[in-house]
Amino acid sequence: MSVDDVERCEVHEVHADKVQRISSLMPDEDELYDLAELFKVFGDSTRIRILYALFEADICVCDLAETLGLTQSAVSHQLRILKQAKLVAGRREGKQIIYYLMDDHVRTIIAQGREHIEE
Amino acid sequence: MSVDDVERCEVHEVHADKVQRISSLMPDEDELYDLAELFKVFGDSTRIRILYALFEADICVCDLAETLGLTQSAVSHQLRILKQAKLVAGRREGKQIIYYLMDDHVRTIIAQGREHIEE
DNA sequence: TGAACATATGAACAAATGCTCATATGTTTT
DNA sequence: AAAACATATGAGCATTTGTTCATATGTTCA
Repeated sequence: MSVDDVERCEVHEVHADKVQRISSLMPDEDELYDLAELFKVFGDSTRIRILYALFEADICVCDLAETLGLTQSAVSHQLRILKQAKLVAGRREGKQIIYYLMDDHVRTIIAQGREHIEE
Repeated sequence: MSVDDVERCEVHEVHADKVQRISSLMPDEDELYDLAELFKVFGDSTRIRILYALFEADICVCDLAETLGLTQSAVSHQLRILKQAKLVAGRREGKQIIYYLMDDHVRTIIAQGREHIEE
């Protein structure tokens, strides 16, 4: 990389080589969008609390509502979002639907987030 | 746990033992909030793209704008959010400010998210 | 079958979010 | 010092998001 490149940064002829290399390494637009959608799901403290609860036990909607001090409706709406993201799933047991974590990426992701914060 | 507990789920006397155990294991309200705030930062495809770019190289604002096809202003606003979350930082080099990743939790978190999606 | 219970969902509304435009701050060069 | 360049930031606006309220769906029990 020449000295000129380092010093100059204009709107139309930027560090063209760098820009192009990075562009070529970018994942598909779709994948980036899906990733952002996934993290959006983690980006709400109600949903984080639901996930934490599910770390400890499988649990029905109304126990979740009681535990978190929320409306049944609010919990149900959030569970829907968590389900769509394939982070949780529910199995019916009689009248109730028991929710549970679908996989352990959830734990890893939250653990990493927690590590990042404690710095 | 008695059979009664399993079958009954009323709003005021739920599976009290379970509810209380889980409540007692919940992290502080503050920590949950901070975690959600952190993931909110990952929950936008523009910011994800910025992070991906920074995986490849330290880079100035206007190259980022060029790479991602965005306004300088838009990029700057997003960098501000990434900085506040301590995911990126910038060092001045002459007129430019070169941004870089602050730590590798970012890579791990995104890698885990990517794994979750590819299922 | 009808009543009671458990969960899901649509509409509505307030709050949060991301972008644009205009402009401010800070650095280098002449 | 003035002009040019690079980045930051505030205000405004359209869109998204989370909750509540009302109601629908689905299951069990008498």
